[in-house]
Amino acid sequence: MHMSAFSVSGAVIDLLLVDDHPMIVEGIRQMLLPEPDLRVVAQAHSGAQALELLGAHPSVRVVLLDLSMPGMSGVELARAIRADWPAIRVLALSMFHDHATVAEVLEAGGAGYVLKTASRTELSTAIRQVAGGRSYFSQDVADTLLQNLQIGASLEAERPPVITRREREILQLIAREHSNLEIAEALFISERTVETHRRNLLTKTKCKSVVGLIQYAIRHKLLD
Amino acid sequence: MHMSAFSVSGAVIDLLLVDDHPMIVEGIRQMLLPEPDLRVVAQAHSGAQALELLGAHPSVRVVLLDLSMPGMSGVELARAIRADWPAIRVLALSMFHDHATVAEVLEAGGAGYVLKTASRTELSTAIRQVAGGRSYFSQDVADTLLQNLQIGASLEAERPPVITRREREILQLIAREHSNLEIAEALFISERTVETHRRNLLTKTKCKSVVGLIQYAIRHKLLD
DNA sequence: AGGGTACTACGTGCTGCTACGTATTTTTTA
DNA sequence: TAAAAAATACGTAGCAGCACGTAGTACCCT
Repeated sequence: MHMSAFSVSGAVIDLLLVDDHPMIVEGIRQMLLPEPDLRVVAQAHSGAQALELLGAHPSVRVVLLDLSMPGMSGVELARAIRADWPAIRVLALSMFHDHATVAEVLEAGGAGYVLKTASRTELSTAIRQVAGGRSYFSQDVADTLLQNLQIGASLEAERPPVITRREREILQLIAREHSNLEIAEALFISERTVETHRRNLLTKTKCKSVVGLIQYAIRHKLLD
Repeated sequence: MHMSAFSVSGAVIDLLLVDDHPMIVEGIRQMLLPEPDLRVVAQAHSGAQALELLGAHPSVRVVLLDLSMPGMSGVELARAIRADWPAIRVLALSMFHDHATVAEVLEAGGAGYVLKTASRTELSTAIRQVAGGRSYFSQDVADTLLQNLQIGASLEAERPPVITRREREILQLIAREHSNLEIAEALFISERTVETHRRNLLTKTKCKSVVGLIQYAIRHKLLD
């Protein structure tokens, strides 16, 4: 009975590591070694293996899993774990913190999201947090989440300028290093007209010169 | 004199680890610990720090570097190392093996390319290979290379022009829509000098104007 | 019929990029 | 230490891009 209380109180947190990169697995083991309350009881290099091991190790309270794995992805594995062992906490481990990925993990029931840039301290803190029923996000991840909330709001305020067909046509010829005169001859219009279109493009995109215009075109995929 | 022969023969290979992920650094250290001839003498978590450490550790023969780092990318660092310490061998470490990335590393003078899925055996083999003047590629990477052999052939035929540090610096300021005068004031040099650099950039890249130059810079990832 | 938008076009003037030639100093490499 | 490469700098000149203002024509939608 006091054994049960012992394990629930979290004096020792049993972990399962899931990562297909031996050097990362080894690195995490090494980082957690000095922490007496964190114990890696098993490690898997694939999603399928992880599910097997969970059956064999019922003491596991937290699964630390890499998002980028061949075969079953980390997100899929997170879903499977929540379905089969709802009590187990999933802490995602990733190189990236783009909004889409973070959102996916949260949907799949992940309890936390730590970047691979995390220090020993941050990693062990994160594990204890999720094991204790709370959640944890690396600073950059949290920033991403907050930032995307703001962008979502400001996206409505600032709509992208409307580039007309003709303007786009001229923009593409500019990108091919043609001069205004060349463009005019190619399109059978006056050089002055080309200049006007060019000016309108600069105004609409708020660029100072072609330099910015070209980058705008590339960023907004206006070229072929 | 026998000391020199000793170090050249490679009885012990000194390594510099570069990775911004503590857990990976720790994992690699741990994996290499049982290998008596491989010694990690320093580790950096950024490109800038790596360059500093190379000055302080002249015994380093092989740099093991992660490709995905914030700030200076792994490829940039490889270029910088080749420029400053041509004798040092660079072994790239990456999650991915897409053709573009592998090709970039080779262009930048990388001696080998190992995936992060590598085992202890593979990693130490790779290090010994590159230290011995040979090269090493993980199987998947080699497959990628063979698959795109025709592209590899054309890469050698048409070598990319060498953009110097200063030129790159100026190119970045141009991309930010600064005028020659502004750039000159920012870098504390004459406007004429900026013009010269600009002209050299146009000549080297065979571009007609900034329009092409900006696209060249983006395609070759010369901007931040 | 009227209002909005896109495309067309002109004039004037200024600034900045680009061409071409040349040359010194510093740093790196052989 | 000599040779090569990089970074620095000047002069002359021309054209292209850009600012700013203005305006006619065609088409679509209400």
